[in-house]
Formats: sequence, C-alpha cells, structure tokens
Amino acid sequence: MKKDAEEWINRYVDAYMVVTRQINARLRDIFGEGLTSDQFLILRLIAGQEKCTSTYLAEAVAVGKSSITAIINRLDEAGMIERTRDENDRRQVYLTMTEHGKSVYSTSEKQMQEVISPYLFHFEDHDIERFITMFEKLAFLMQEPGGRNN
Amino acid sequence: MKKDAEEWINRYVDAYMVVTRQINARLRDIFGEGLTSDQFLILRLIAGQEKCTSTYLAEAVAVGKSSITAIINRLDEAGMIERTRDENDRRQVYLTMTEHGKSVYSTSEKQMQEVISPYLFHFEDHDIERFITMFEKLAFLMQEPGGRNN
DNA sequence: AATAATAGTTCACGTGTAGAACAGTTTCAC
DNA sequence: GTGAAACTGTTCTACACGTGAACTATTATT
Repeated sequence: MKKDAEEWINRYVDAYMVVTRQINARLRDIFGEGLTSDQFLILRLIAGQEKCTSTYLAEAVAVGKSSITAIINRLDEAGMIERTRDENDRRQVYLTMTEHGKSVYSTSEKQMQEVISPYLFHFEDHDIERFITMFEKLAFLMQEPGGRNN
Repeated sequence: MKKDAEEWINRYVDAYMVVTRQINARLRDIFGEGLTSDQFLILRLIAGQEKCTSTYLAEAVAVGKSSITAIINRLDEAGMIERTRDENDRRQVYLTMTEHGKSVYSTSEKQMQEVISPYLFHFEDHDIERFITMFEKLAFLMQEPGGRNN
C-alpha cells in the first residue's frame, strides 16, 4: 500500500461522488422521459460496437446478463433497437439501433455535450488532456481482469 | 465551446463509464448483503457532517428528498443510524450513526481501500496528486449552483 | 391570525440489479 | 455419432433507488 493511499482514496471517493451524482442528475433532467442515463450508455456501447451482444454489454458495464436483458427489452419496446440472430451460431443475438434509436441517441449525445462542456472552460487544455489520459489509463487497468458471470 | 470539447467529452464519458461501473461492481461484491454502495456513500456523508439532515444529503447526492427518506428508512431498520429531532426547530431531524453503523462503515471503508489501492501502483505520485486535485476542482464547480427541489 | 415557507414522510410507479432456473445451440470427448 | 459439457440469452422473483405529487407538522412572515 502506498504511503498516501488512504488519503488519496478518500479524496478521490469524495470528488467522484459529487461529480458522478451531479452529472447523473443533470442528464436525468435533460433526457427527461425519453431515455435514462443507463439506457444512454447502452446505446453508446451499441453504437460503438459491430455485432454487439448481451454478453459484451454485460462485461462492459460490469453487470449480470439478466440486467442487460431487462434494459434491452425496454429499448426494444421503445423501438430504439433491434435483435438479430446470427445464422451461423444461433445462440448469438446481435443488437443494432433502429433509425429512431439513432435519432434519440444523437440528440441525447448533443445534450450531454452541452451539459458538460461549460465546465471545460475552467481548466487549461493541457491539464484536461492529462486528466483524461490518466482516467483512460485507469479505465484500461480496471477493464483488464474482467470476468463476471451470469 | 472549446475546440476539442467534443472529443474530450467522448473520451471522458467512455473512461468514466468503465471506471465507475467497475468500482461499483467490486464494491457490490465485497460489501455483500450488508450494505449497498449508495448506503455506504450516505453513511460517509453522515460521518463527515455534524448535524446531518435529509435536505443536506439530498443536495449532496443530487437527488430528491423522498429518495433519501427511503435510504434512511432502510439504514434505520438495519440499526445503523438514529434520527433525533431538534428541540429548537422540531422540523429538523438530525442523522447520526449508531455504534453498529460506525462499525459497519469502518469495515466497509477498509474494504474499499483494499479494492482501490492496488491501482495506485500503476501511477506516479505526482500524477495521482494532479489527477485528484483536478477532480476535486471539477467537483467543486459542479456543487456550486446546487439547487434541486423535491 | 392568516398565510408562506420549510423539513420530512408517504404513496404509486418505473428502472436497474442479482441470482436461480430454464431453453436452445454449439462443442467436445469418446 | 452420441451424450455430456459449455455457452447465449431469457424469464422470474425480490429488492434498492429514483421521481413527483400529496400530505403532516412546524416555523416564519406580514
């Protein structure tokens, strides 16, 4: 354990709590009825992945597959995504956005940009770059071991 | 809007998604039945605040007061906190941890340290310091405007 | 004294999560 | 080939957390 680990972790958790909860609250407000912030993240992952499956999503958001089924069902009922079975391996179900889904996602993405971008003006460009690079490295490290069943 | 804002925000959101979900998953695993990660954050806020009220918690976690009531009820039923009415202003209810609550919180805090601290070894001390300082500044900015009603 | 504002609760409803049981499809060992 | 094992996704039940509106009780205002 590093010398200052305890203090760092406490400071990190306090900041993390504020930032994530505040961003979430703002996203809830602007997305409104149309979309939850979790649904937005799922659409984002579907958008960024050829042949996206439930298993992939479950690992990406570190959650059981049954949770993914629930979210996907709601997005399906809302007409935002479609399920397609792979003809070669009929166990696999690929998830793709419908035109409506793409439209909702694109609008939400712009709204998110508008919510977050004002904060960037309080920081120097190279500090932002360093901060994000570090965050990405942390994300990479955390994604590595992977492994969560059901 | 800054020149690179869009790219930065996309990168931030992608990293943020991975890090928060992974940390949450790990906390779910180690806390087990005893405590949810949201309950842990509430206990943390109660621990760090003299005369903690529901209104304070609602603002701190950017959530309606009725959500706080629900969480507090569960912590109360589990014997982790106590409610005390202010005798001067009987509308106010102060929240304090019981001995049992303190014990659970303290254990959970240690477990959280153990989950997060290994990642620190992958970074230079001064990078960690800069990263956290920046995160704290962001948290400060986001807390400012405040304001969320029930 | 009547009216406003404030603090907290209750209720009904939607969403996200876990975990166990299940169905349908490969894949593998023999 | 055939039977067992592994894998993908779904269903079901139970619970935590979020909202917003309506409510109670208390204090402040005018």
